[in-house]
Amino acid sequence: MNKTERAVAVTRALCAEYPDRRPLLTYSSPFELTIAVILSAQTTDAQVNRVTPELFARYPRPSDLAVAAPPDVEAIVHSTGFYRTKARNIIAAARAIVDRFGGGVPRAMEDLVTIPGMGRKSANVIRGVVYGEPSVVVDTHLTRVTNRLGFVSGKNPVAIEHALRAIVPSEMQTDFSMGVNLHGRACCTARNPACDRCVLRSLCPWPGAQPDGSSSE
DNA sequence: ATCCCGAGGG
DNA sequence: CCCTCTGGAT
Repeated sequence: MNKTERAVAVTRALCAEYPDRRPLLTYSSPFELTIAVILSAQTTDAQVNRVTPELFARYPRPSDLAVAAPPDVEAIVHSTGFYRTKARNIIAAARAIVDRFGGGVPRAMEDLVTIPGMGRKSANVIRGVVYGEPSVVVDTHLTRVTNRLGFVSGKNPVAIEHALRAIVPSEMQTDFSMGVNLHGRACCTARNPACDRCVLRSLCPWPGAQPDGSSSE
């Protein structure tokens, strides 16, 4: 099996293993999703979902959030962590959407990345979820899991994204990313990975996954 | 007590 | 490249 065949098999196995995975969050507009993605850094979806109803009730449109008072926004997003940074970022993001992108969320990576609080990872989520484009979302989980699977080596996010775009068929890239992310949390953890009950075991060259099971990174 | 589903800045 | 920003999860 070459890498592409293995990636296809991995994607299928992970889709079966995590059938209830969802493209994250159910927000009605690109604006809301953009703000939710910015808030998602270093927190759980549950925390984000807890604060967004109030946030969007009070600031329904980008032009509303753009002129919000930072302390008010801080109070709402408090439980998501990094709350001062995030409050400042989402207000500035709303302003950028209004001032520079005509009130809409841009599609191009180089534009998305200029929005405050939007790094490459979040931008790829937007491109996948809002615009339905093949999306390789590189985060710490995907980096670790794809290294172990032998699809990539190293931690450079841009290099990983490009390598995976060449390996994973484009129509599978979004499922691949979501599945790998979930698997990195649930099974292929940084410490004490559960190779003994891993559905990818037969597809994985990493030592811990082998029958003789030598461990460590 | 320790780790962490990122991003920005020095 | 390394540090910081925070609260929640484990």
